[in-house]
Amino acid sequence: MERCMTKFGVFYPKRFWFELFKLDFEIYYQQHSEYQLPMNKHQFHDSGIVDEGLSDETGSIEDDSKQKENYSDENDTPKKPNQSYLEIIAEAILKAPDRMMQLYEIYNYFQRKYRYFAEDVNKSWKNSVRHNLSLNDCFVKAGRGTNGKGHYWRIHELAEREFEQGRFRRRRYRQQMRQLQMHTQTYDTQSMSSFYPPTSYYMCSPPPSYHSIYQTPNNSSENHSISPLESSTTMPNFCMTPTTPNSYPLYDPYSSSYYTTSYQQQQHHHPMALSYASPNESASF
DNA sequence: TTCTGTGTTTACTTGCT
DNA sequence: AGCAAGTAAACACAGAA
Repeated sequence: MERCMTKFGVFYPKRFWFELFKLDFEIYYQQHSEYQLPMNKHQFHDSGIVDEGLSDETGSIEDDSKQKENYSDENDTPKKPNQSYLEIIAEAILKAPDRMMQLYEIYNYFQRKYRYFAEDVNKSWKNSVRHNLSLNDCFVKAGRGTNGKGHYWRIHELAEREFEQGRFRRRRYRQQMRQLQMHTQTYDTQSMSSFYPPTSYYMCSPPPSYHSIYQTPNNSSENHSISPLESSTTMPNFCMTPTTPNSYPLYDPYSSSYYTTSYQQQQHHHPMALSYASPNESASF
């Protein structure tokens, strides 16, 4: 008999999960009708997870034989996934049609993919997700969400390339720079060069479909003419991006100019102020 | 005003090299 | 020892109720 068991001993038919998640995705794609293609492309398993890329790994909702291997004890408590938070977040965002996701969508992805997260009652993992988004410079904000809560998150272009190649690394340039700034009064750009990526990396602009989908009502007048190609090849490393729906100042952690600007702005303040200056705040002139 | 979700940061622990 | 990753917690902010 096909069924799923939670750690509370409650049985749910697999069909329940299938319908639940299918509905979730259907609502999403109905709201974004241009993504009917991906909807058809990503076939749902009876397990209730999207076919493409959603591996039936630890704790995911899957067939009974596999489940037995993925439970750590006789209470059928899901094992913690082997994938790191960073990997799962990156995977989720890369699978999104526009390669952008809001926090709640990322949560949903975690819960869809791993039973461990779906059944974790204390929700501490959500804190970890937020922590990872904030801490890792590979995740950048891409404008306010349409529901008024939070931002869209996307992956930095440079990191995106690495992720696509299966290289997931944590980047904490911000913190490292801040620590260095706290401990050194003299600022020597040359000595910081090891923190900087090649200057040829730019912020990528949102995909062409971005405006039609995510444009917010109060910024409809902001119609920008920079094409994706143009922006991706000519935009400076650090800019008030004209390509996001509400001109959200894109923060480029990979850009040397970010740190230069940030430091120049902040060096007039008390050094302790650095520890609470977020990149975006620093970027807002 | 309060509540809730979100975002940022720090401190600490654990495991690996 | 140093680093990466995970966890916990505090705090601030924005929007909704």
